[in-house]
Amino acid sequence: MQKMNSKNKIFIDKLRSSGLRPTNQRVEISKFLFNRKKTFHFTVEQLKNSMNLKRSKKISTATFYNTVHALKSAGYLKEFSLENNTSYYDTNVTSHHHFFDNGKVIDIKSDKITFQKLPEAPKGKKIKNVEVVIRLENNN
Amino acid sequence: MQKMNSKNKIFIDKLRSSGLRPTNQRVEISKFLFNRKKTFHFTVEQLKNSMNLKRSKKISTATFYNTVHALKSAGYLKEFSLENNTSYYDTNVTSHHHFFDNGKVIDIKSDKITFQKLPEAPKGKKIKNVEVVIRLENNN
DNA sequence: AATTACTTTATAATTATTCTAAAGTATGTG
DNA sequence: CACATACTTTAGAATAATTATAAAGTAATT
Repeated sequence: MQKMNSKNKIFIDKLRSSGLRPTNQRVEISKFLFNRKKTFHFTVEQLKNSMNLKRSKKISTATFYNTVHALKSAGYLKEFSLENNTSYYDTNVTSHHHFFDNGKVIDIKSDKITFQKLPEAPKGKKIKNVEVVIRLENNN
Repeated sequence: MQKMNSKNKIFIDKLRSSGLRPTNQRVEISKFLFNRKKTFHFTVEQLKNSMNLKRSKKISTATFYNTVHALKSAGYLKEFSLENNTSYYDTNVTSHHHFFDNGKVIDIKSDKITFQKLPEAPKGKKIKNVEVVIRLENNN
């Protein structure tokens, strides 16, 4: 019994267009992810912990995974990986790049990197996107 | 009791300089990884399967993980991740880039990509390396 | 209101990886 | 070259992230 006020419409729409019924749990997840000024990065575990901390009735792990996957497949989240066997998600789905600094991730706006030369895609393929990772280390 | 012929010296040296005694198992892993014309990509599971297939006495999982980690820490292997929570290793440790095509990885020589513009590292940090991933999709 | 379809949940299963502890092998010292 | 010490290997247990399962709940359709 979702109270379908216009305030939530945008979050509900993301769910619907991801093929998900806008249940209470899902709407809360969608709001938590997208109802903010700045984009951010998270793991499912982090998302679950920060949302469930404030809740008396916890949302289950499976619901977090299902919802995040559907949102990702629909293009509302972008997945990336570091070298620790964990999936990270980014609410910034526009093409952009990253600094990786010992497990910390910092966005780089797309226009901060431009190419002089790029290879062509192999035959029968085309380029979906180009992502740059700049690994940092301490300056000493 | 390693038979220390000059044929294996290069593989043994990689182990030694990774802080590992050149035991039989390790020398075989080192040879399997580095005794080839072309560099290649692998997961520990793939490495284990392909090496153990031909062996009567199997090398244990832990030995594969230990050896790969030491070689990686010493800089003889490069680690990278796809979106499937598995670590991949690359015997090509020179700076280079990748095509990712549905889980398949293809090397791109470093000189095939050049930059017109790159951001500066945040204060107190410096750039360790820059890696580009070009994601491919089918052309239709 | 009844039927059908989709969700949530707790829990089990799976996968990749790391840990542990016992048994094996090598190295160093005298 | 014997013995003590140190490092290795191994099988199996433990852990972490994720996915699968199946029962109970909720929503949508007739």
